[in-house]
Amino acid sequence: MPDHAAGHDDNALMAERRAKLARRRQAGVAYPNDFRRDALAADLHATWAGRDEAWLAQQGLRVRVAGRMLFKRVMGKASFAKLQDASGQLQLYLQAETLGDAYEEFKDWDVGDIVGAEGTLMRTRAGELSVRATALRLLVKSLRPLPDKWHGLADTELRYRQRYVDLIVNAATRETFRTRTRIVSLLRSYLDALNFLEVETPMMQPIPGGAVARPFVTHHNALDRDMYLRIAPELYLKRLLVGGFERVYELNRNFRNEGLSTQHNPEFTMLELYQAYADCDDFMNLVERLMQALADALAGGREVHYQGQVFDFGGPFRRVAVEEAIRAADPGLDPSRLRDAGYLREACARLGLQVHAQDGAGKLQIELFEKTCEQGLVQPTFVHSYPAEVSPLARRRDSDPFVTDRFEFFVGGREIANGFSELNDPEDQAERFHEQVARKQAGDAEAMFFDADYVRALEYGMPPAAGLGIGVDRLVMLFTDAPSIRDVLLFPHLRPES
RNA sequence: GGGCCAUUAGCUCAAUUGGUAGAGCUGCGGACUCUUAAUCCGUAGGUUGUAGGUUCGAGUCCUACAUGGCCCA
Repeated sequence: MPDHAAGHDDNALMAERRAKLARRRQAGVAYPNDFRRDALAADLHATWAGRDEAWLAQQGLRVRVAGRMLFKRVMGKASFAKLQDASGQLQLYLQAETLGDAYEEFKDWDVGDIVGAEGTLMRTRAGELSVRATALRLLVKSLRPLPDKWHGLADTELRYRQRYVDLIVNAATRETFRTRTRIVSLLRSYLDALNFLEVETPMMQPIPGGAVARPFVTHHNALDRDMYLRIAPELYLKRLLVGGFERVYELNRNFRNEGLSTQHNPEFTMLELYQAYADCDDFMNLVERLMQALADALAGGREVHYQGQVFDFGGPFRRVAVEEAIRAADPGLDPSRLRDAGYLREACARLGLQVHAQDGAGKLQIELFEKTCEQGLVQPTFVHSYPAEVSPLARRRDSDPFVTDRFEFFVGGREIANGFSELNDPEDQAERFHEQVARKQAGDAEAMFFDADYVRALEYGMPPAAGLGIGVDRLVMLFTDAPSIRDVLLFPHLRPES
């Protein structure tokens, strides 16, 4: 590769390193790939933790290690360096006497270079396990200097834009993403153990559905038609219930065309699961057990510490209906008029909420709920009995068709999960789609499309079922104590660099 | 979309009412055979985010823009 990338941000430090690289090129292979290691730092620390200086000196255990040199201290004819591999760090002890020419070369290497070393294990007088090197090779010349060794990389923008640097220098960042992977793995094994089948459904959809959100649009050239990046897999997963898979889940990316914030990234990871012959209550119970299992595995108990707060997952989690929550937040409200759109519209106006003319009592209830209740839902809480108006895919309650058997799960004032008894009445579903289309025609860009094939699938008969979505990024934020979604996304979306 | 804050050397940060842009780390040269932010001597490093404006003079004051952070919608 030409070095045009250097350009404007090249500087004296980099020029120095480029000159060193040029000398390496002249001397032979600049980027060798024939060094093989036989040990990892963490394994060595664990294996020989109990052995002292004298014992190790007597054994003369030979090891070959490799990693990025993050520390270099030359003291005349002896030096120390510290290598970081995927498992951790290990110190090298280097002596001019044993290394000869290689020692002189080493003095020319830079922090950030990737180095391979062979030698015997030893312990320093301070007790640090080290490798007394007998051979040393520079494997990769690093051209860009790493951030300050003491202060590290603190600039949040650079941490997000150059995550590779953040990962090199910040152990906490590496730990966050290992935890993320572990959470995803725990979710899968939890559901696999319950005989759920993991499936993959289209990311590109001719009709985006399954959620109320603006989609990204793209174009398929061969078909000459627009396609949408999915906002949810829901309608496809329920087609699979029709097909006879009675327990399915999908854990993958959704895309929603909305703003960036500490809580929102345009692409985010969602777990969705569906189970035949189960209902809303079954899934509240499932969420409760799942959250407890995660807390046990990740926090070592039922208390989860997050941003100075403590969440108690001991259970049973509080369960409260939307209307109860609204009344509790504002005792002045007339309980008999909570389904009166005009009355609710006035209540919204008093709070300075901007609502749409076509919003009915259900939608207005949710506006109130989000404004007055959501933030206060700090401890694990299920909010249930959501209005049918804002739940176009959920089953109406038999005893009260104004609401659906739907819940959302909140922790720390944030929605983590959303589940409900599924609407499997094709005629009711068709009506709900028609209402959505009317909203879309009235200018609501987030309203749903009419999905005729989905209705056709329901006409074959979908077993009674419950469904659930869990926001994986928010779950990871919770268990890694991360204040921003960007802290749990390896490469969060930012505005382009200017 | 609105408000507030930030942007100075590769990294982390200073710079009094508007008066010659500095330090530590990194780098470079040198000393040093068990260091732990090693130490010691010397030295280099800048279009102060961008574009305008006010002023004898702008890192500092004003305007716009860019990017990020926080809060609000």
